[in-house]
Amino acid sequence: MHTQTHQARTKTYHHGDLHNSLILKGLEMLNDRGLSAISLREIARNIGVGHNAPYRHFKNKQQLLEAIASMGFRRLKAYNLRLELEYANDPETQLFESAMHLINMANDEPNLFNLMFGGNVSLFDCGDELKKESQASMQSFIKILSQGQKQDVFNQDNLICQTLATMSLIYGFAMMTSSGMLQEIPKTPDQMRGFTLQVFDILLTGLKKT
Amino acid sequence: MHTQTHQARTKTYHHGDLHNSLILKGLEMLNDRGLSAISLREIARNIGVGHNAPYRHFKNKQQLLEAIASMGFRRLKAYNLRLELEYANDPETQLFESAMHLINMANDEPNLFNLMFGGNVSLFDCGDELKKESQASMQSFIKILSQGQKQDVFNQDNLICQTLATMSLIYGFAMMTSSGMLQEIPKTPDQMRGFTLQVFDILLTGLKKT
DNA sequence: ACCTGAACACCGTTCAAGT
DNA sequence: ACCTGAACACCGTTCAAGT
Repeated sequence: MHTQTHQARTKTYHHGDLHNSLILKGLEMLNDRGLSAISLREIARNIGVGHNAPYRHFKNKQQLLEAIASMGFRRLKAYNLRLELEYANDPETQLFESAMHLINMANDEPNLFNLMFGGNVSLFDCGDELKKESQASMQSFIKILSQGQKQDVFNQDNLICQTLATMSLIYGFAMMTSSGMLQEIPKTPDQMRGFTLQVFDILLTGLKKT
Repeated sequence: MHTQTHQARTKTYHHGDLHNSLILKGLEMLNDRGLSAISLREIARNIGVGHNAPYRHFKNKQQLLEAIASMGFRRLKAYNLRLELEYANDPETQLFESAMHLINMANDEPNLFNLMFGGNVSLFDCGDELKKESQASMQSFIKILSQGQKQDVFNQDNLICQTLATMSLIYGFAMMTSSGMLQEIPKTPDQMRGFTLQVFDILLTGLKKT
């Protein structure tokens, strides 16, 4: 009953940190080859464990996918937290940079983006972890818009409706730019940014006009 | 070499209209059980043909999914065409009713909606049919907004940006209401409609203000 | 606890063959 | 042309067993 600090994090019996390895390798393979091309067995093979070792850490494949999606949401939250510090008292910039980040993610890691927002994991019927993380991303938008209302940057209309309009536009735009629905889409990051700014302006006008 | 009008549409050798049966049964099973739960073999079994009869009509499973998605886009187009006739010279109503229809679809047939917009078929790398249909839905929005600009219902800003903002908000909102991302979402159709109207107002303000 | 190998009931896809 | 059955190389998941 030593309080043996499990410092031998390298490898115990066989792996040591299989839980996280599965998530990371799963994400890597998801990004490389797409959702329909990855299998639990191949992830295990790539890590070098037996094909059912994963079942010690996840009840089934769906739960591993949920854990990958959760990580995606946690990353978004971490970035938004940085924005909150960097652009305190500037809700407009927070909103725009948060949008840019999501759009970049949708284009850099489209398969992760689609896993999170494309209905492949049901946010409705999923584990508590994923539920919490996906709700948190909505809270961060409510927070920004609420601050904007207090500072009179935005008008005083219904906060929830403003939040929904904002998130809808951002998520929808991210989806469209990454899905191939747009034939002629700006390619360079600078073009994309300028383009997003124009689209965003339409929303901001709606959020501001009294 | 009679011009035998294939009126014996019931069953020829074995089925007669396997192509469409596959699409319809595939959609039915997609709606009932979700993308990850359907298989080509089971669709064939449900129709009553051998497990590889589908390969006479589709190169692989992905192509059947594309055909189902195409049908979804064709339906949207047909509905938008009706709106164009019913609400001619009222681009605002056309836009809103088109949005309502997509939102209803996302909630009534979430699996079809996700197939079309959730990255499970790549609109970027797909057959010409699906490419054409998905592009057409963008054209219909451009048309409505262009008409609105001519009638001075909307302002004269960049048409493409207005289109993107509009589609982004509509698709994003549809996605959010159907994905379970919103905890407390209006349940009855009337509540949903009122809610959408408020969100839509923010966009319309942005499209109108000069 | 954590991992393994064998086993089960499925897949998608291909191929040679039947009408 | 359109369909079938057998075959191949995979899956996800479960279970009894090993350290």
